[in-house]
Amino acid sequence: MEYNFLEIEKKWQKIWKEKKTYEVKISKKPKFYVLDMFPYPSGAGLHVGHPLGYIASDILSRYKRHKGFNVLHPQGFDSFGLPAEQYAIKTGQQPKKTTTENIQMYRKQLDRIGFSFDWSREIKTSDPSYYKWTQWIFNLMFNSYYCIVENKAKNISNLISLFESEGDKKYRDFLTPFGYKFNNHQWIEFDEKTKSEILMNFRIAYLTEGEVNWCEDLGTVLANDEIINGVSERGGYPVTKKKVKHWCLRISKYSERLLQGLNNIDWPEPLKEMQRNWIGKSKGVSLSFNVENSDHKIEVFTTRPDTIFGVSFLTIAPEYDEIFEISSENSIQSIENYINEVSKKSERDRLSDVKTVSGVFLGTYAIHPFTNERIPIWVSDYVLASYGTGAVMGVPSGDQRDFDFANKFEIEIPNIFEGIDISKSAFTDKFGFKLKNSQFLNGLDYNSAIDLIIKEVELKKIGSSNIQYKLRDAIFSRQRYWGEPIPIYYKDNIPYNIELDNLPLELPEVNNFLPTKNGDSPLGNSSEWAWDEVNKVIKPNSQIDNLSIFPIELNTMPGWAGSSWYFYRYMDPNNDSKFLSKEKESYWSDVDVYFGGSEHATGHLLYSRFYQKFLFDLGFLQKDEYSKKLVNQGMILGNSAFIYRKKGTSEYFSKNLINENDFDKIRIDIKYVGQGDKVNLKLLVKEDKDFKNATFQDENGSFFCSREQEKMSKSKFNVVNPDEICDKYGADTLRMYEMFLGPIEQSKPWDTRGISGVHSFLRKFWNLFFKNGELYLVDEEPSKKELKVLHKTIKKITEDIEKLSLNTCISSFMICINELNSIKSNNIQILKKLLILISPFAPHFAEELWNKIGNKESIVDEVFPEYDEKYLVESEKIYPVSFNGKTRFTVNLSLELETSQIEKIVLDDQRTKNILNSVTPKKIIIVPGKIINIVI
RNA sequence: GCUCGAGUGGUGGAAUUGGUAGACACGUUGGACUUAAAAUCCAAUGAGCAGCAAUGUUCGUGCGGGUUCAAGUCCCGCCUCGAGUACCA
Repeated sequence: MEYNFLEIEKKWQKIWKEKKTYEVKISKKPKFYVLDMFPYPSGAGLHVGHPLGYIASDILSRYKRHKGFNVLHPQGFDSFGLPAEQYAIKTGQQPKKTTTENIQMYRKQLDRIGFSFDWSREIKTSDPSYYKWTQWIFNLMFNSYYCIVENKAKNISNLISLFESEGDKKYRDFLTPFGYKFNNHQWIEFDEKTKSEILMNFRIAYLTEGEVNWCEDLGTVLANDEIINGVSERGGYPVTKKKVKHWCLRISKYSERLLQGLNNIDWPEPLKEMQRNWIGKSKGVSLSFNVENSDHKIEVFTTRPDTIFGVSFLTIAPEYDEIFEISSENSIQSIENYINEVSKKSERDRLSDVKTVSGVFLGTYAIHPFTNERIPIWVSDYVLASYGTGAVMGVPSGDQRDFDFANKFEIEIPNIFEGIDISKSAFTDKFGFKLKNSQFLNGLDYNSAIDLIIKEVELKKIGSSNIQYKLRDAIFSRQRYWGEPIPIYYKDNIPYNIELDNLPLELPEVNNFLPTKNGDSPLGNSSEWAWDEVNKVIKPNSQIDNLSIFPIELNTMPGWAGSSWYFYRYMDPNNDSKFLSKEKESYWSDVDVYFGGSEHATGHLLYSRFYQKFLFDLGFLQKDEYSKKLVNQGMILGNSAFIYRKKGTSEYFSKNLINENDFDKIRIDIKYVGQGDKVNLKLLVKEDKDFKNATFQDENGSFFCSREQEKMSKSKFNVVNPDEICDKYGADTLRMYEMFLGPIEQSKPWDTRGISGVHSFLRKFWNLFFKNGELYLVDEEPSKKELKVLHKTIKKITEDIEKLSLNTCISSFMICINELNSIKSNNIQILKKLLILISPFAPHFAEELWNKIGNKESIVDEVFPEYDEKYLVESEKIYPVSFNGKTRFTVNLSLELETSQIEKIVLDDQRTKNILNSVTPKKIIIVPGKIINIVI
């Protein structure tokens, strides 16, 4: 009987589908929820890197099922958003069409690998029945505010009644900067528009106008985490600042809770660290400086109030609100010019230009609160409007940026550090100094100075301790077509919700869905995008009458809107009246293990925690973190090929031999690279435009290329399609091989050479069952040796799966089969249990043999074997005998021997005598069951 | 610059958390089967030195120190690579 994997895999995939083997329901059993980050269907299809995490999660799911858990292991598609839309644009088709096709392709590829996904729970974020609830959550956010008393989100009606009964009392400090002040009577008198404007400052989802990250090539605004190194994460296009009216989510109110929550979840430490850095908490003091001859005050934030006597200037951000009010007449023109210049710079220019110091003097002075000295006020783009108060106190002796700034503009650099040289650079350490020139702080170190100055500042009422976070509110508007419409319409420019009963607000079909350079949303191309407030239906734009028919919001939601809560919908995917029933939530939540890449650390994984906490606050969810444990699978790296062309010539080399700058590095499509990495340039000439006009001197027409490991990607010509592997070796081999490559969380290069080892292991295992093409098994009491092999393997596999050390599982299987092979074991009692053990790894293989040995039912619900310690007990140990820590020989001894007996045996051993050469050992260390060490 | 992670044979990687470093696999070499090749099976395989040989012996987990009977594992100081972040006051 041959191991015909192609036939077997097809057969079992069909049976699983027909028998709904992997569909699950609420039951009496304990639940276990294994979640994968769902893919976005991009059009390039799957490569062998994608399934890595899915295979690991599938093994865990199947294992937990054998262990008696009711396992929820769902899958779906993140089908709204930029990747899906960019693909549609590139191929000139409607996103709806390409998305559907791409999902089908993904599904087909996934199905071939034999995952135990419950596809009856499949969700697609672009499906109206799903995004109905994404829109509903937006509405909740629109209708909520963050209550500073209870420290949680609450329905905004609570705030409204508060204003109605006592005015702005509780929120006065918060509202003053916006220029509002009212008592309860005034509130009631306010018109709709004013009320709306005031409430907008509180809503969790709010409309605002301000500087945003604008990406012209993508035609949309981007959130901070969607920008990497000053360019867009998708496509790498430049990003600039632009003033745009947009929706934001007030995630910043959750900074502290998002930070604290990290302590309660078992997520990888590096990932938590990334989130902590992103949230960026810092403790400091807010201080206000009076502006000379003016009522204005400038509030600065500093983490080093101890250096207050080193202040020699103040700097404000170019976007500072009151900038012109606090400038002198004569400076206004130059300040305007400066602001203009700065806003023209792209994000990338700003980043690459950190060294250049620029700024303009406002022509006015602030008064130092302790010395009453006049301090010049400057504007500079090294101060960020969005962090702290948008103004800093310049302490050139204690901060390198302030130092550079003072140097450039010849501002005084007072030294406040006793005995420290600050002629070359600032002194930024928090230890190793005593203050001088600092009045009452003189002679103090950092800690005592901080304590004293905070006391003084609070006494003088010029400031208070303060905590700042880097985390900004998340920009929620996208000027793109392929996303959830925002369920808002505008009546007199006041935004109103389209309520749950009328959701989903379906994405209209438009002929031209392309993004525009100027930021007009493609939804503006729809001729039917107006809301009939009375009849609650969509109407043609031509009927907008501003009485009952109003324009609908044109922006759509970002890609992460749908992915921030999808793991809940799997629990109750077809519920049309609720996003999730209480019953199903309390059974299935939360996620026991979540598999996904660490690249989502500051995007999806932070937003989803925010959504969780928000929905928790409103009582829709019972936990405030959704996933106990997260596993970051590493990337599988592709093997890219390069050759180098000497600049301006047609000379090609396999390496850049002389100077990197003299060569163009040219990526070669891996398909055209033959054995031994020999490049067939003749083929390349045909296929690659880089080579079209090249002439080659090489007489063979071939070159060797260089190789590099990098992320697998279609654009790098280094992808390997899992289908190829399935064709050649089968899905079970692919599954086991991907696990065998190394630890799940590590990045590792894809190398097909090793795959034959795994494949021949499966064949060896298979062959244990057969002789001359017939089943050939004995059913009798297994030998001691067989039992030992079996139980050793059960123990190792169980422990390693629990640890998610899946690579070592594969090794143990190999060892086990090698041992059974060497003792020619064909005992069905042993092999039967091994089939269950291996079924999470190679499910088709296990099902087939399970069936062949006479079982009618699927193997998936068989109880996972338990090991029995009694078969593992050793009576002897081969002790290593070492001298001064170096092993010289081994001796086989009974484990029952006393230490003194062991010592005697070892010392009497001729080999010991030879080595000791009649020297008396200083000490003999015997660790029973482990080691013998003789110290000479 | 700051934060985090990692450096083990020709390669991917093991090592019960301080106890025989290199499991398992790939690759390579030799052999068996075959007219031949593929497939399969068997053996060897960290490096060096000595020996016909069994074997003996030295060096070996990025580098330099330290703790310990014993260090890939713990401590101190460096180096290299990778990831994240970037004027955050």
